[in-house]
Amino acid sequence: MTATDGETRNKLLKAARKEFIDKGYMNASLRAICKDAGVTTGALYFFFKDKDELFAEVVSKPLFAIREALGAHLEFEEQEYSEGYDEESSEGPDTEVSKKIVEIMFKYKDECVLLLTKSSGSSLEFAKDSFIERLEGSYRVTTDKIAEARGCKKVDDYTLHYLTHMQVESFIYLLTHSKDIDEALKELPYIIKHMRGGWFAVMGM
Amino acid sequence: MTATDGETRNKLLKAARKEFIDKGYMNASLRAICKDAGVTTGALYFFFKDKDELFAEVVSKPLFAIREALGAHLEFEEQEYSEGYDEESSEGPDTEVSKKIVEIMFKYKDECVLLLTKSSGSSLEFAKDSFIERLEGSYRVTTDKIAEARGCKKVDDYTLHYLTHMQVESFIYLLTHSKDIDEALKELPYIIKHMRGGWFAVMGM
Amino acid sequence: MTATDGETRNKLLKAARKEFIDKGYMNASLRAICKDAGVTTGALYFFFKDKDELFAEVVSKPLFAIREALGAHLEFEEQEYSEGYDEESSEGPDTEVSKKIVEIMFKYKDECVLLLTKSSGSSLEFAKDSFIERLEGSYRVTTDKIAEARGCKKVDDYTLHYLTHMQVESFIYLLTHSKDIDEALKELPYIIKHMRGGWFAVMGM
Amino acid sequence: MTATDGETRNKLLKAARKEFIDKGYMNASLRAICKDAGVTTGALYFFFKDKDELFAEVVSKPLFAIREALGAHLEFEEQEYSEGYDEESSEGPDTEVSKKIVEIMFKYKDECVLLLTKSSGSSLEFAKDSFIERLEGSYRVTTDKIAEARGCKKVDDYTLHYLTHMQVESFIYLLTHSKDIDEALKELPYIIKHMRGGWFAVMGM
DNA sequence: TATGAATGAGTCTTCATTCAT
DNA sequence: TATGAATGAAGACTCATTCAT
Repeated sequence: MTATDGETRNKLLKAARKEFIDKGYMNASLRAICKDAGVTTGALYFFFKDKDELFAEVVSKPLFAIREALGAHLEFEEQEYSEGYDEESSEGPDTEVSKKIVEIMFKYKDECVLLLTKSSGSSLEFAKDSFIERLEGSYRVTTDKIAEARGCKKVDDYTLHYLTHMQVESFIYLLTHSKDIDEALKELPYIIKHMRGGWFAVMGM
Repeated sequence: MTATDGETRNKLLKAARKEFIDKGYMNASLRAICKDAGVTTGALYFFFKDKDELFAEVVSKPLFAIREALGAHLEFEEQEYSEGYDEESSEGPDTEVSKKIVEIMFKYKDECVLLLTKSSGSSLEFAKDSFIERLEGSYRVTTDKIAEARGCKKVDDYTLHYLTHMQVESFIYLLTHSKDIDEALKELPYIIKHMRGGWFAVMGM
Repeated sequence: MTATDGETRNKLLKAARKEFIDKGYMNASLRAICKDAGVTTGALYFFFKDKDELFAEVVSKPLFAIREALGAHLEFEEQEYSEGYDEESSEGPDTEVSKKIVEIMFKYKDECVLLLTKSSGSSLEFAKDSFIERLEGSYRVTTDKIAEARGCKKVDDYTLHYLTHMQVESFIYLLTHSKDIDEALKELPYIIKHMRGGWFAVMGM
Repeated sequence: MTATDGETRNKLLKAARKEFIDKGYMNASLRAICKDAGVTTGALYFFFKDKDELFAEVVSKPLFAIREALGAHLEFEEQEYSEGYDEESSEGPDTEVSKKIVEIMFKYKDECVLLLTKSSGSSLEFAKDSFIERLEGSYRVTTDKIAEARGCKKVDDYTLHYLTHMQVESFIYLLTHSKDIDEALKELPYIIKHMRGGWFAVMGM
């Protein structure tokens, strides 16, 4: 009757994953999760403080991975653009970082979709916005450097936020519309080309 | 005591509008709506089949207006691009159409935000996707023509869908991030420039 | 199936009365109340906002009656003692007022016991304290006048609060320990005598 | 890692004390207690049969102390009043006993308040009543002797119970309304004076 | 000694919906 | 037209308690 290792917890987590991915945070039912896991409600509350914590646990790995990948992305960008930038290259090192992000997102595909598009109501509902915010800070630095180097005027705040938002949105698109990672990686270069084209247009280059 | 014309119905709609906009479709409470309208639940069900129909009614005007504007947009684009396209112009006639769309969206700002970002759970939760689909059909034609005229290769389906999606997303951004229509119209040219830059980049021009 | 007049509401109220009196506010179960009333949970919430409101409704009549009686009591005392006081009389007009209070309390005996001793957790848990507070204000005036008239020193705040508290406690005793109103009225004179003796002793008369 | 002596048990008791005093018997949560003690639920049930036993353990020392003090009180009173009584003295030997009781109660102040006012639901919820009962038996003897000595008629059962109840209630008042033992001891003489005044009035002296 | 896991019934409350009148 | 009443299932969450290890 008693689980040796984290059997019940895992069953719970697995059932929760399914339910959350199916219904989103708000419409997920803890009852349904417990029933699916073949466990009573009390058991759930032994392992998790509440619905929110259960959700956080389900998306924790991808959340952490994305944050880390984002950190790498930012670090790279800030340093790279300071050294000058070749706008023709479509196989540059930032493509590498983008690839890595895509790989991570697809490793935890469903969880990422959940976190980025169906987390409303949970304490992580602003995860996407926080990603945008982090990116924005970095882009501020980057674009200023480029503007200085090229002698064009700096990007204003509204535009910068818009560009960042769209950047993130394009990654989410890749995530939600590609049937698998291979397709995503195949399309990635076009997305990058598209975004770059947009940036350059706006920056007047 | 009895309403001559649609007084009760209107009170209901007004209250529903507020509640839906505040809470989104799913989290809106019919009870709260009735209470706010000073009317009993039964009355609501006399006028509306269910929650979904009430919601549809609330967003019907903007929904219709957007569809219409979209129709105009499409008609124009299909015809315009067939005549050749001056990529330098940022004040061309498609800017006119975009302006019109922005104006409509801001005329029913709250309803549009509701429809485009908080309709999940209702039968209109895919309204945004249907907009995208319609646009996509038109863009298929347009881009093919341009490609032919310029002698570059046609945009594949995946990319086309992506571009359309982003186009719509950028309008939603304008809607949700501008404090009023004046700001939106001020920023619109930059958004257009950005989108065009992206398109051209992808199309290899 | 549908009740013509307030039948269901009354059944609910009656069941609630029983359950609250039996178990006290906190340990009363709304489920049990509904079951006893032969009604679903939803019905209860149609008539009452929540557990607290249901409770308030159950004790509302006695609560109101006591407040009123207290008002009369106070009015009388403030006026009476201003005219001089005959400490020998045990059948004076304040005995009359006390009688009336006892009568009211016994008219709603169970509800009063509920309100005064088993309301913890509800918004009326401090009803008793508010009674004491009201009495205390009045006694402040009264005792000051007496002290002045007799030339003895005024009762300090701590003592006044204590005396008032005990006064109320003695009425609660009467309520909870008399098998019926007749016994209560029979014992009342002794209680009055006792309280008066205490007051005079403390005031040094 | 393993406690040599009653370390865990003590941690449990300490945490229980806090929780019970904070929330009262019924609203105290064993979970919260275990968590606060840094111990699992099972541990609690190793040391204590159930919630009730844990509670009893928490209040056992003051309960015992009060019983003992009460025993002394009774012994003294029964003997004292048999020798005659000087009603003028406010510094008599029964004042000494009262002082001792107050001292004990304040030594375990929180526990006493808990036992006397927040034990409802536990098997000790009638501890207060049992104190009253014991006192009453003694007072029966005492008052009969006094009545005989003075030639006034005996106190009837109802009145005796009432007087005893009030006596206890006055001690509880002292306990719950004095900020510390010094204030309590300062006020004690007035309380005694008040109670005596009441007794004499009722006994017709 | 104590843990960690699990039970299962219980808490109050909210929901969209129905229907006789 | 509208009301008032009622449904019944579901919501998240807490409880004291048990027991194999």
